[in-house]
Amino acid sequence: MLFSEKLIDWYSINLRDLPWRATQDPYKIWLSEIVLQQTRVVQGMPYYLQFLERFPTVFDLAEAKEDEVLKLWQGLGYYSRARNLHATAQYIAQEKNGIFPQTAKELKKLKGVGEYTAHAIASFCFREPVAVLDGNVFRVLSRVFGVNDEIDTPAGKRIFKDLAQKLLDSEKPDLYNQAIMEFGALQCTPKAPLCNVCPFMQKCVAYQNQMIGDLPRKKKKVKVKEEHINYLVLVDNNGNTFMKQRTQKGIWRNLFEFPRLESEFANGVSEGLNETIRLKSLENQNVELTAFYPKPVKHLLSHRKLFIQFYIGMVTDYSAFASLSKKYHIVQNIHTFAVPVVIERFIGASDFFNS
DNA sequence: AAGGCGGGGTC
DNA sequence: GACCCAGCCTT
Repeated sequence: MLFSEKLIDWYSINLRDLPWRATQDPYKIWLSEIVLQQTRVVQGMPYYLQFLERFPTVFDLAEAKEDEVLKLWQGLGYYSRARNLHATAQYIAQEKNGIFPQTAKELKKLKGVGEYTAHAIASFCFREPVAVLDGNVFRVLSRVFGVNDEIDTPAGKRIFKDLAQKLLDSEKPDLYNQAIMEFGALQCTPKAPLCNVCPFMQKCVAYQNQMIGDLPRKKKKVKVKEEHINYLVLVDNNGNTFMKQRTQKGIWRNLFEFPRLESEFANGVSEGLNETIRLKSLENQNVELTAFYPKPVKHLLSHRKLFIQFYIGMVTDYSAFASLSKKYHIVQNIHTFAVPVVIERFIGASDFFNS
């Protein structure tokens, strides 16, 4: 029995009922694939449903402001996905009359659509015989066929790409691609795979050689950089505060944040300072700042370890902060702005913005 | 070829 | 703490 046949048999019994599997609409498939990049199904699901509810068609998404798209994306991470999603929606709506490309080659030209996503859309929507290659597929192929090439190098990727394409059922590329990813997600999991009930138990090279824990192989390990951030939260009794959009390239681009003490005052506060301080240089207002948390919040990202403290300064008259007002928005309803999760949690924990 | 880019789950 | 998740983009 062919690998693809056995795989599809397994899938027909074990598949999950996921909303994007009930359609071949390129808009919905495309949306689901962008949402699910480097994201677990359970985490992406509510975002997918909310985006479809707010933006039923690509035209609705195209007409929205990017800020609203980012707000709806808030908490999902990798925010370039949201910016590219919006840009591509505008391109499809305005330049292509709302019609998505129908081949993998053309799909890949869209912003935010790489080889994986192009193959996924092309196979699911148009049955083009192109194999997907994602984290699940790398894992399944490396184990079943004993491929120990590194999955994060161009040379290794080429090996897997060729093998994946060779195994693909060209008559049912949609079903096959769904099946192999589902198999990786539910059966051939990274830790504690269900080998004792696996249909490939007999032929699986990794299982027969007790190499399950060694495959797939990877080369690089991400380096985690530490960073200390001190936010200046000047707030009045009505919950007004200063914020600025991060327009530079890099982390949290186009999201909003509070002024950073370091950027406003050369001699700001020391890292993790935990006491009441006075900043007499602050527009001559002599505002008293108090650390909100007893110690800085640790916020972990894949590539960074952030230590963040929020300094609260109660003010009565915003008009007194002239120079700050030039660089920062006076935010009256903070809940409408897209912010990083660590700031959202602070907002929820404080009383200043939840009257 | 290497590094940047989020946040959350699991062991 | 280490690894992973329906990856993509820039340098």
